[in-house]
Amino acid sequence: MKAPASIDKRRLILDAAVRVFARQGFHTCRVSDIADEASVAYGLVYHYFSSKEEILDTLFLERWDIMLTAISEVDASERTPRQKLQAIAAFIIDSYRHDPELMKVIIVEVTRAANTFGRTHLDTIRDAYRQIAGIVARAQAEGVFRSEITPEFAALAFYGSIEQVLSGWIFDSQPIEDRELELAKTLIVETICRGLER
Amino acid sequence: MKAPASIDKRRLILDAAVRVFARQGFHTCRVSDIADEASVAYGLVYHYFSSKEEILDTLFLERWDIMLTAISEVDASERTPRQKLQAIAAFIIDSYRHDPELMKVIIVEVTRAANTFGRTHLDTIRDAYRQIAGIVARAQAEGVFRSEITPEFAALAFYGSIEQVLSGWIFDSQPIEDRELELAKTLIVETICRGLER
Amino acid sequence: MKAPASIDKRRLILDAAVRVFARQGFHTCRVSDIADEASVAYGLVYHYFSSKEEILDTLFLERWDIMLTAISEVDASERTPRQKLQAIAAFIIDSYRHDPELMKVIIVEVTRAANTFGRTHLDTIRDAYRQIAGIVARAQAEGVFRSEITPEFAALAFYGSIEQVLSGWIFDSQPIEDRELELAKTLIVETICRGLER
Amino acid sequence: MKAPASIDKRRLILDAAVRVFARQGFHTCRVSDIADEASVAYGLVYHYFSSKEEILDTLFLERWDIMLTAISEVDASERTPRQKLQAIAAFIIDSYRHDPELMKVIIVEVTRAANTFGRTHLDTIRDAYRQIAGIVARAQAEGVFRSEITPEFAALAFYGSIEQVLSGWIFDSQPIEDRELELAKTLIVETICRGLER
DNA sequence: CATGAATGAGACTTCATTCAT
DNA sequence: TATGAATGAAGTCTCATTCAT
Repeated sequence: MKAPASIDKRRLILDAAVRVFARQGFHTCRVSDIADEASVAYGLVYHYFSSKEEILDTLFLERWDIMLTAISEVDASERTPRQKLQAIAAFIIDSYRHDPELMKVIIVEVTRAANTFGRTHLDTIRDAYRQIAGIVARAQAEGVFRSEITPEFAALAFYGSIEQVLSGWIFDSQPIEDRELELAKTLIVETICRGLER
Repeated sequence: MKAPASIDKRRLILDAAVRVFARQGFHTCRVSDIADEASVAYGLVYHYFSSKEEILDTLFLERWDIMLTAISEVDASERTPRQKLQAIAAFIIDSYRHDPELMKVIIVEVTRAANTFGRTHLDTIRDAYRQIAGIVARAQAEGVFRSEITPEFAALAFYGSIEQVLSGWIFDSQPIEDRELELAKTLIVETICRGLER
Repeated sequence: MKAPASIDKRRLILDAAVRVFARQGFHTCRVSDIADEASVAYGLVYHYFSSKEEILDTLFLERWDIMLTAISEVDASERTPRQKLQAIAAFIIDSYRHDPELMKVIIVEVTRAANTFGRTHLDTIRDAYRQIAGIVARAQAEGVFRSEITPEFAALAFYGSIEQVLSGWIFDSQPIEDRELELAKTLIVETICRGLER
Repeated sequence: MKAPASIDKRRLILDAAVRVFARQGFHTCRVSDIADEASVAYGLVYHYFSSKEEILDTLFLERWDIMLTAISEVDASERTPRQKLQAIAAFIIDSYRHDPELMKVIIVEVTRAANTFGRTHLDTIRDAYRQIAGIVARAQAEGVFRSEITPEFAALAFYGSIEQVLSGWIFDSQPIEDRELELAKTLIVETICRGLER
């Protein structure tokens, strides 16, 4: 039941693309850079993907789906609103810990690229904000969160804080210590949830 | 005794570049698009700027300097920490109200572009975070803000929330109403400062 | 088991470049002229060469190496000094007979272009002068040539005479007859060697 | 009887052009480089000359006329053929001593540039060869030079030797000593005339 | 599946020349 | 005369994509 070799090549290319996009940026890199990084022939990239864009699309959608699923599961679980937001922050930060290059690509080239991919995947990206807003809205309905702040705004502030912190790490030249990553999970919730709670 | 605005071609080009970068993105637009938008000859762009990059650099530095100055002045003024942060948020949001295209360009092409201009201007960008962190640090020293959250983290969360909200507007196809802009100023402070205060 | 000549596009481009450089000059021709002359796509030129300059470099070095080798072999052979110089003059003139366009390019664009390629390949060019000077020096040591004239000067005069004659042909609009080429071989030696011999 | 200032500007531009052409080469330099070197405004160059080419044409023709006149005078004087050739060689070498940059420009950009200016001024250039050939022909008629070598060939060999020696100096990074220049005058005649004389 | 040579549109940039002042 | 801003044609080089093998 092993996957055929050909699927490995496809994966090889995707993984190489992550490294190349992270290092050089989507616009600045060439398709041949990806092929070189993957140690495959130039043309093979086009066997598996119809364009350079499709590679990035694939990377983004793969990862974003996982995150949306994770948020859904968190939302469906038995937790207080603060615990839910804490779990979501933890998931995103752990995603960064697990594959910082992939997160860099997704943030820099997609979620923060208003002109190009950001526009294409706008609705998919907003699905995440909507889910977070839903958590806030329900917390307000339950009287746990105060109602002065709109759920949509709260979601943006929450997600924006996390992404900004990740961006700081992404920009940093030296690797981030695990301790700092763990700390961030707490600080975000301390900062944002406290502002939301009654 | 300066030349009238109508023939200040350099300014004309800069303003045209804002519109073109906002509409098409820096990487996707051509220098000829800028020249066309400014109604000047192709070569004149290169008479005033050595490259397409230099145009963006100029736009960014012009604006960022204004913001850094504004933050400094706010910090030097007689206000409570919360009022200071409120004023900074208000300044940034008013900047967006005054010239949404310019803010779009700066956010999308510079402060959120980790690979290209973000890296170039990294230190200049961080000057803003540092100043905000300074405000927080002093508020903590005075005992107005609690010390659990590091000033650096607080600055990132604060600035990140604002930028995320602006990004939401940037992405939106319909223009944002003034009422929503005003509301945002309050909400940010309500959300973040409340989390920071004792 | 090499690819047949008909599909050796790299050679095709080099040969086309000779014709184009000879006809229009290096600075005046466009890369597209070379591609057209070779009947290949524009981009293929850049697939094989990194720049227009590299094409000329390649042409020059290919040919100059052959000449340096020829001079070495002549020098190593059993001949009188006059016969050696005669053989070298004959080699250069035969090179012109065999491929006048290539010789034109090398002389006009490289060996006589003090500002551009001449400077780049200065040392390689001088290798030829040095070898000729060596022949003269040894002839002087043997007492066959007189010592009033320095070997370096003799080499320049010898090579300069030949190149000037070739230049005359290059400038000429009508093709040069074989008889004249043969005559030149003799005349150069008659003129220069007689001046050198005791 | 002073020349008006305007003529000085024209001369200023010509002299600056010599330095710029010598340093950067005709094709590689910009008209603005000449204006900068002359410390005049960009457009003034076009007030005095209709194109960049015309500047070079002017420089060449000015100098070449002087040389043709000098050769004529030498030819008309009372000297032996060897003395005449000696005087011509001396004149050319003294020209180099007096203004090496101008000679560099004329040699590199005109007399040795078969594709561009060389072709334009071909006939003017050949006037010099023709005059020299005339001297040789008359020496042969007088029985002083032997007749095996055609006068045209002799002229090319003579002039080519000189120009090659000058080229060597032009290429050299360090300045040439006067002693070497004087020596060259003798060596050329020793080498070439001895080959021509009975 | 796999290769990499081949294609060609398109971008940036340069710079000779013009022209209004 | 003198200035230098303004013009725009033209060239080099890049690189996504195609295709024959």
